Amino acid sequence: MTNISGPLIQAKNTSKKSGSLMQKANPKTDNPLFVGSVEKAFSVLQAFGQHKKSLSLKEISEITGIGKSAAQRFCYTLVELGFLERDDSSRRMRPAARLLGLSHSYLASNPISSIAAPYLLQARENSGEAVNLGIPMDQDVIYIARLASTNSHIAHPIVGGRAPMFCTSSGRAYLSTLSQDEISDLLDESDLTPITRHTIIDKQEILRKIDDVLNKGYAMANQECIVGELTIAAPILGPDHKGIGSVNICVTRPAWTMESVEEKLAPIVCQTAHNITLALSN
Amino acid sequence: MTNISGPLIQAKNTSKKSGSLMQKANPKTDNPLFVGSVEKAFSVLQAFGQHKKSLSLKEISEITGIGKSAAQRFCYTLVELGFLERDDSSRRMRPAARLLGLSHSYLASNPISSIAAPYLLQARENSGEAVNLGIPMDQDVIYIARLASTNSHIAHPIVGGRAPMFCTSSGRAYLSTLSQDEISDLLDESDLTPITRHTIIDKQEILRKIDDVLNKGYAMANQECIVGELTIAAPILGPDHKGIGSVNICVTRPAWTMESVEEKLAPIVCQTAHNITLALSN
DNA sequence: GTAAATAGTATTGTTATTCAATACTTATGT
DNA sequence: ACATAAGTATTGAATAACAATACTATTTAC
Repeated sequence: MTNISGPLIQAKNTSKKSGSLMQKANPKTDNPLFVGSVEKAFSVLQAFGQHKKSLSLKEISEITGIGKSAAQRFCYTLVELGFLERDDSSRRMRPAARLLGLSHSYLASNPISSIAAPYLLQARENSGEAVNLGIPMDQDVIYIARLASTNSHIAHPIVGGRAPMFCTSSGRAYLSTLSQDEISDLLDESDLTPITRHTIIDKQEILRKIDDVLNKGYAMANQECIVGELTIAAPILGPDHKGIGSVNICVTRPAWTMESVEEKLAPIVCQTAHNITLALSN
Repeated sequence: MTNISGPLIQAKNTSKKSGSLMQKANPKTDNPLFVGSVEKAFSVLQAFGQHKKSLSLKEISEITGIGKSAAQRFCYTLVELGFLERDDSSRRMRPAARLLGLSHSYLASNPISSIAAPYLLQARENSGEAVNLGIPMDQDVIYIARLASTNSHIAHPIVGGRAPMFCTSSGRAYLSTLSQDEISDLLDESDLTPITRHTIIDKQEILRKIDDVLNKGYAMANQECIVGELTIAAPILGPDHKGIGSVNICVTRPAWTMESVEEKLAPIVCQTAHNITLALSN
């Protein structure tokens, strides 16, 4: 009876190369085909990712690193296009509902969430708990489908939420399908700042946990993102046997313990991930 | 036992003033603060809205009305930024998961969906059927929270989906809170093309149905968007008693009839919409 | 299997559009 | 009420975006 129904961590920049727009020689962005204005516009929209609330022009200018004039012009443009809303009294901007249309085009065009849906529903029914489908995105996992636990009457989890890979069961399940080098590189690029006092930040220990996944078939995390939250996850494999995402189930203490999670939920996540893997390969 | 769990109509351009980017004197876009490149970039992303599948460069160029070179540059840019994915073998573009981050910033910043969530869950529990929360967007309703019916084991509805206002219960529930002039104007700007053979397209008849909502407190639609789908909706009011959205419940024939919907579901939608209205005003 | 046609990619010179700076206006807080 | 800070409007300069076009690769037709 709690409102914790999944990893709700907001998309903190979990990459080391953080900060404002990098302006180093970049083969990608130096290409004359690259339109810099577009990058700036999106940097404005993404400024709202980390700082949930609304933002003032000045804050946007500071967060994005684009100047005051630029912030002004891009905010004006985005408001005109309907992707930002401006509160005329406070002059603060906030993301507008039109943004949902963009995510809709992803969800509608990409079969993974619709193919996975019935299996996720089944997993939720079998477990009664919150079930999530996540895919890798940089050093994070991004949740593309989320089901609240059947007895959560408080909140429903939000699609598009992100959590660091290194300290989530979802992330470690996915990582277990990569080569040692790939895992190591990703961890090196991750910001291993602890989120709770249970977050494991020692690279060797993380590697050991990831290695465990290969033996057991599932990954677990004990309150590493949210105090009181226990999660278990299994990887979904692509045609080349590399991970393309993972299924996880989240529960809370003290109703659950790591032992009961392992006993009751491991078979469900593994079966679900396996079913989705098969469904996707057809 | 069907997979129809809500209005899944894709965002057909329901405005009359359709077609490519308008290049008439427009006080909004003529403002020197307006950055045209941003508009073009979003027009590329939105091209995927109506045409679910992936798109080739040429198709994007044609749909958006921006030239071939421009399509090339904006696609390159969007791919680099990670908002589009390019299939190297087919050279076709499709929306990428990173777009979910944008919708997440909306959902996380706007309290409406989280405040409404518990009431929607309750409505779903009481009805067992699919429940949606929609808000107005141009001539459409956009669904910002969706719950599948408890016995839908097939699919889950996608947030961000749109459906025309004039022929949905959600839309007409919302419209009923506007002034006659506002309703009339919106209908005039709507593309009243029938979607099914049950779609009501006569303006007078639509106005009559909207007027009915004022008496009954709820709107209904009989297979106007999807054959076999019956829906009922009630408006959510803002502080000024103007609508800010609506709650609807969708069911399917032949398990349900218009009569049974009215009898069983009207009290639920009305109560839910009322509860959400109250919750938002606090 | 070859040719024709179509789609995608790279390059370039021109100029329109974005740009930062700054002046001006409105809000905020002491 | 004044001072400070934030937001808005304007402008001239020049960069970055632009469309056209040449080039390459891939599909389609025969």
